[in-house]
Amino acid sequence: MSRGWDDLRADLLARIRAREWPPGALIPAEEQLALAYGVARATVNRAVQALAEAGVVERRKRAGTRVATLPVRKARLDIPVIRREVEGRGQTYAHRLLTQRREVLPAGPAARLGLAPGVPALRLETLHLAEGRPYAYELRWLNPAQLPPDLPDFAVLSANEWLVATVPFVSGDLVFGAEPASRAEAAALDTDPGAPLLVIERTTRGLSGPITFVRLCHPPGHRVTMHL
Amino acid sequence: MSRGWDDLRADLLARIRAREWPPGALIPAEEQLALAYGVARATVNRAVQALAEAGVVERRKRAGTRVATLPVRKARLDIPVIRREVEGRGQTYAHRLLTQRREVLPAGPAARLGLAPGVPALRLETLHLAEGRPYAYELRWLNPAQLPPDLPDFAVLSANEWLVATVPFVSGDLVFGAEPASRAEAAALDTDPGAPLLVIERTTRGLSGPITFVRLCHPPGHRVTMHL
DNA sequence: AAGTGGTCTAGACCACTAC
DNA sequence: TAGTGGTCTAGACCACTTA
Repeated sequence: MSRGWDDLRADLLARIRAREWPPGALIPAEEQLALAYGVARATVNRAVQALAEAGVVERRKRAGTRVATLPVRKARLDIPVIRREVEGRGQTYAHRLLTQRREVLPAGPAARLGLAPGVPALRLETLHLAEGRPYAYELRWLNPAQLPPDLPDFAVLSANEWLVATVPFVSGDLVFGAEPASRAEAAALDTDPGAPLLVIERTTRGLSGPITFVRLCHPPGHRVTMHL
Repeated sequence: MSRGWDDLRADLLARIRAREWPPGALIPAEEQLALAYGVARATVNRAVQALAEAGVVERRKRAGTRVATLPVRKARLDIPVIRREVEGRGQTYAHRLLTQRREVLPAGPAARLGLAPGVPALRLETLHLAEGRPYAYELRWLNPAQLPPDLPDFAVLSANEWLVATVPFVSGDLVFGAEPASRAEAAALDTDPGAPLLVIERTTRGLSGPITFVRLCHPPGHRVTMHL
């Protein structure tokens, strides 16, 4: 019948979809399922845990496992380094370091990083190109306190790539938004001021403090795809 | 304190971050780690599998487990029903069914659904409100072939909510983009034509065919947050 | 050909919590 | 307090893939 926990997961999912156990109902305990399917309980556990992680089912000790009433769909987004992102589309990648300078941290990025406005920071402006055309305009703030003393030449190795290979990160968050292109952004992305840009802001934190805040602006028409 | 495989995972992660095994390097085989930590191999397997799922490590049979050279960060987005999304912000939710009619499927949605343009479809326009103010403007196409014969009153129960509770879905995808508000969208969202909207398009498929295609437009300033 | 990860088993102990 | 899920163990077999 089944040759592994994933088959069992699929079978249980099918029975849930078929309303054999309607939303909110209890499904049999692991031991009973193990008996019914003729497998070990650990195998059932893996299958049901996978369903729980997918949001199909909710588990609580002693209370058992219930079919989720309003299933929360979970989408996963893979965030490769931008070079990989572009190359993955079969396009040639290039980047251009527009500006690099030390500057005091403005209020906005400071808030996102959890730092005080006015502390020294490294500010980088980078343009990412796909097939020679603007792919993303990046404004990045780096927290020098969390970086190694000797920095590379960001004109050669993009900050993006250097960071993931050098600085341990622990947590972070990602914010999607739509904003009108500023004059500078429009110029960099070869579009018109006010044009709708997909803006992705990312904050990254390490064990001992915030590392970097990035704001990526993508030109009109850019899309980010996730799978459910 | 010690909760088993997750502590082992954290410890291995720390050693990877500390460059004990630099990017691209092989980490010890499961059996050796099991010996070194004094646990069963299955426990090591769970820990390392978790690291692999997080993109920290790449596993291949016979080749062993290597520290990822360019770690692909994975972010997860929880997509609740819109009512929950709004209520989760502590705001009151309401929705207004603007239009509902049967119409032939235009080319765009048809392509996204994998259906032929011109087949009959159900078209719904809905406005979602938070605290009485526009939260999202929804344009939805439903594939009647995949729906139960008797439909509810979408003015009462939003299509969103009815679908997740009624029609089994299997897979789908999610696309983020930024687009200028059309005149209709601007009017619905109480903003100006051309204003940058965060657009989220979702396609949902069942076992035997595509179910629905939704286009959600959020007013300027709207943000979607994910955690890494 | 051999070593690796992927998975299963049968049994066990524990933490949690609804009853 | 009893039943549930969470986890661990020691051993085993297998598929895969690289050397």
